[in-house]
Amino acid sequence: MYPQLKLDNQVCFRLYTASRLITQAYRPLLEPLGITYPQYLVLLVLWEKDNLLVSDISHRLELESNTITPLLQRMEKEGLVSRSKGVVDGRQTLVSLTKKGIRLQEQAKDIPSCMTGALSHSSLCENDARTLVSTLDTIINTLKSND
Amino acid sequence: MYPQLKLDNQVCFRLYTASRLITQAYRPLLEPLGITYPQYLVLLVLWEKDNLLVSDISHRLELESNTITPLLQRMEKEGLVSRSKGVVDGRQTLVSLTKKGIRLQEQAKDIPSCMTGALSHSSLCENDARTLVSTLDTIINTLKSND
DNA sequence: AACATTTTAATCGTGTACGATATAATCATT
DNA sequence: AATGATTATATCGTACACGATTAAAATGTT
Repeated sequence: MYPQLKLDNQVCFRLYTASRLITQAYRPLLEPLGITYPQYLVLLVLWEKDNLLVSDISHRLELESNTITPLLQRMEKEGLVSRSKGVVDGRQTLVSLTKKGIRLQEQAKDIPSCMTGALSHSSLCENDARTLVSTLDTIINTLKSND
Repeated sequence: MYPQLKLDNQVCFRLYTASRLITQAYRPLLEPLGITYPQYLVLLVLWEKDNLLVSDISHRLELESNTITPLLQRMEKEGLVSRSKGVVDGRQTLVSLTKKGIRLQEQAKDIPSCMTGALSHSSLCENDARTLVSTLDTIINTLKSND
């Protein structure tokens, strides 16, 4: 038996599990808004800066268009965003928030503090969180540049 | 604009992205073995202890049967595991490694060091990794007990 | 201008995730 | 022993992820 193959020695498994459990924890918070976690991420991007190309959202979220396109189509069907062909470059698709999409921001503004609250019930202090963010950024940047 | 809704302030987005990028990084390592990352996790569990119930694997990986069952069915079709009805309790399904499944362990033994190597190209040192593991465990245990 | 090349999205197919539901087998009570 | 409650998996439907391919449009070259 190889010790390096023990599940408990796998950092990656923990990342995978933590990510899944957090997405699950978001569900009850996002359900009242009628959106999923990846859709929430798209809205975060658009709330920061509206009228973006699919490629802009793609770069920001590190997701390919084959993931984002159907996601945006569902959001369009829900009336959260509108999509229009680019005028400068006809291949591009411009994504814009609808009034409904903009209004959702109000309902979402307390979600981050709810999540922080849920996590700080544990002994996860401010300082641990900062270290975590910095370590994750290191990992993300390392793996991003591998393309 | 609410600062708490800025994407860059979201710990959760980083976890989500790091997890996805790591799974992507595993792909070229797992492809020669003909398995996916979740299938690799199931094998890690079975390599540690063979002949487990679906519920055992479920608890170990924090995944529900509705995720694991089809996963195991694909692995069975690939000849990596076999599934049989429990003798003591007919509701249970016993999952066992086939010879092919056992043999894969040999081919997999260098995968962890490959991943560690890829990550240590960044400035992620041994110490950061230990802190990361401990923080993730805190998060996981907090969210697990919320059920 | 005509055409090969590149770029940008969308489409397609497979494999997870996961809530909700169904099925089947055991257990607890009567 | 019969039946209602519980438990262990499996099934179903929806929504991602992502590699591979396609389609359309802009760009570069001759």
